[in-house]
Amino acid sequence: MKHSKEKDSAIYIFKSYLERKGYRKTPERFAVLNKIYSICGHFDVDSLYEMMKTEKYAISIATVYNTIELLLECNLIKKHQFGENASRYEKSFEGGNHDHLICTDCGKVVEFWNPLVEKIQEAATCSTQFEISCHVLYFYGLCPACKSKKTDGL
Amino acid sequence: MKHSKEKDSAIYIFKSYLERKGYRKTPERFAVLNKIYSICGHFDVDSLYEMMKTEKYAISIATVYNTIELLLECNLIKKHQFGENASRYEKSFEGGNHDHLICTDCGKVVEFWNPLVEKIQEAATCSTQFEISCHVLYFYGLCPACKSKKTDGL
DNA sequence: GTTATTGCAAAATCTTTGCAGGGTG
DNA sequence: CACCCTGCAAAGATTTTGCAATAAC
Repeated sequence: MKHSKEKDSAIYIFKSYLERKGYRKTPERFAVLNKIYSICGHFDVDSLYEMMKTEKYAISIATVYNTIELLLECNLIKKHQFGENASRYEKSFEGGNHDHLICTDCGKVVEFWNPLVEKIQEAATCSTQFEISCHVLYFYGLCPACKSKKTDGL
Repeated sequence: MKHSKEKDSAIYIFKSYLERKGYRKTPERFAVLNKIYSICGHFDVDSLYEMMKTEKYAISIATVYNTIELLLECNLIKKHQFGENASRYEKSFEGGNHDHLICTDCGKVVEFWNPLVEKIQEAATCSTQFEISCHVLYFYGLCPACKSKKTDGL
């Protein structure tokens, strides 16, 4: 069993959240969190469900959805909708607070990071009085490969 | 009949796009574009469909989806997925190139604008070599009303 | 005249819900 | 031991698809 500081702290946060809200600490909920924090990159509900079923853990899809909802509430995961049917998720602290470029042609997703997003967040907080907890920023366009494919075609 | 420079230019862009791709210029396609460019703010496919049916224009939902796809391809509209079931759309040039704050409690959506987004886009273009055509930036958090509701509750 | 596009309805996909049984606090 | 949570299956919602009829080029 590999130890992960990130995962330990996620479990701690989740536990505190459940206690604070008076929710129950069921094994299913921790199994989902545990699985999610062992996944690198994005995943969707169905693949998470299938992985858990395959490995050993019999859990229902309804409980997976339920737990994902809780994890979103305490900001342990982030929800993405890149334009496909199914929502995709990732742990919140995956590789810093990165954002995404999405190729409108082949669907490829590339990550990047830029500190200016936080400046924008400060400005938005100031002007709207929202209490902002997180953000998503997507740039849509053509990846280098699809870009040259188009140019060649002309 | 009200004239709109914005709408005229959208029609021109759409026409050129259809021609360039060898797609057909059907009345349904222009009816959808026309309707969309008369809507202020966000809309979803179903409400667009209902509006067109109510007003006069008999069109099928399949054709609405088809046309929305084309309008996305030529960047005349933007697709949003704020976390509800249905995707929402808006014309691309609606009130400048604004972004959105979304209340995680009541679902309220507020718009704002910040020029730094373009700086980030330049940097992302530079580092990834994507050819970026548009972006969406969402901040999630509590709106002022929900924020004070929470504080009062404690 | 060809063939892309439309409309309809059925299908597919993802997510939510209702309810009975079981486990947590 | 109260009642929250789970699992199951069915229902809901949104979007896609197949096919015959229609209309654009």
